[in-house]
Amino acid sequence: MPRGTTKRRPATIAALLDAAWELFAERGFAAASIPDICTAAGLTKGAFYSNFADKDALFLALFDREWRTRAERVRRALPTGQELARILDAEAAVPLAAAEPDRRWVLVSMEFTLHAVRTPHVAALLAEHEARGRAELAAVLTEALETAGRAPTVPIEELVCLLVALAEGSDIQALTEQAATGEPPADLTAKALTTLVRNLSAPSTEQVADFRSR
Amino acid sequence: MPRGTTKRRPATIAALLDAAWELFAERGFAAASIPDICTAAGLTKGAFYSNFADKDALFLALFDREWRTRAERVRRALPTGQELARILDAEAAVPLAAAEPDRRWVLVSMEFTLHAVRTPHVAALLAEHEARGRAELAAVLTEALETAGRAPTVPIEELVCLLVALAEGSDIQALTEQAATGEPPADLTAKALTTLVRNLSAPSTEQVADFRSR
DNA sequence: TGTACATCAGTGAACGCGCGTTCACTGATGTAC
DNA sequence: TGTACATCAGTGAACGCGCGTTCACTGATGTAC
Repeated sequence: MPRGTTKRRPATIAALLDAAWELFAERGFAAASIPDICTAAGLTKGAFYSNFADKDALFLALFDREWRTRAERVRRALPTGQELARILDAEAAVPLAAAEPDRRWVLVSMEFTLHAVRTPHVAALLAEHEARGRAELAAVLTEALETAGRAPTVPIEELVCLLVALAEGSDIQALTEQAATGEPPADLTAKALTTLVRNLSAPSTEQVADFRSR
Repeated sequence: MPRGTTKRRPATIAALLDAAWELFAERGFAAASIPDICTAAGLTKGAFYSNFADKDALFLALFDREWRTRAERVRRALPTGQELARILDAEAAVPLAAAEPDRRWVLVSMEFTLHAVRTPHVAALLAEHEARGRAELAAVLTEALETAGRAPTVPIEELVCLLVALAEGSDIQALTEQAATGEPPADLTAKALTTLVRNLSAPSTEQVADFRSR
């Protein structure tokens, strides 16, 4: 530890991230100015530059923090393999995904994704995060399928990619419709995810070639 | 027609839309400045303000033009009901979606969607466009299923929503991975779409209750 | 525990720059006869 | 078809504003004894 202090730093950084989280979601990354963020955080611009090189650095830090928070939350909310197996066995449409899409997260992560697609080294960072998340989901899913006496008919990684794609696509569809009509639409996502999993796996013994043919 | 002229207008507007199309995709909406766009179009800022109230109006006009162009293209590329029926009957993974995702379109339309979610009256406009597109897809799909002697086990509108969500989610996943690794990933989308359709429909006579149960 | 001192984190005034927007103008486009 | 005229579309200089960034400073935080 260096000579001086350290106590204020974490609080300052947290305040800036909180403010940015709100403003990025509400106005978008480019439209939220540094002065705006500092004012919202109750700090001056100097405080910002004392902690971040520029708005990009803030964005990366925010994404990292939110990803960690959410990964933890999702991890806790994720059905265990056993529960999932029951979902797959029964015809019940118990959610595979979290309930309603988190508006802020969808907006900010979508914007981050756009940023990543335009900035290769950020894309690498994002891909790394996502790979970790998918690996976790793959583990749960594999366990669930085994418990249910089934096996995927596509590589488990592919199945997970498809589930995530469907979930994300549905989330933003829901948000758009909500913005247009005022009220959220019926949620098809959970049912669709379950169906997709059930139909891209088969009883373990007789590995039916529905999908893999050709 | 008013007294004066009109001949230059369409060309000027087209030049501005072309330039904006390129810059919005490359840098994002907020990061592409009006001077940038005018310079790229080989025009002055006055020309811009003589044709559009502000950047938002440009964005709307661009979205409208691109949507029309693409809707037409998709319409032509869409398999007929007969072809689609063959795809569903066979195990072949012939694409239901267009080949590779159009990078520019994915970026711009995604950004437009974000803008829409934040701006209700724009969301209404977007929802209208999308509803028209989905209706068209629903018609083709219904015809295809009939030809194949099948019927959807969920309302056709829901099925179409899911297909679109999956396609969009996959597109941006592909773009992210491409940006991160340099090379495009194997395309699972087409196969997944086909599988989804096949599994959310059943032979017409015996309407199996896979999905609708409960 | 208390005091003197050193270092660090955040302040706030200052700056230059490029943005969005306006407007008097001019040359291109079209009309009348 | 040709000429005179009217209108319109795009020019380019000008403006004020707020952005991102810097930096001399000060008060808060921690250390030594």
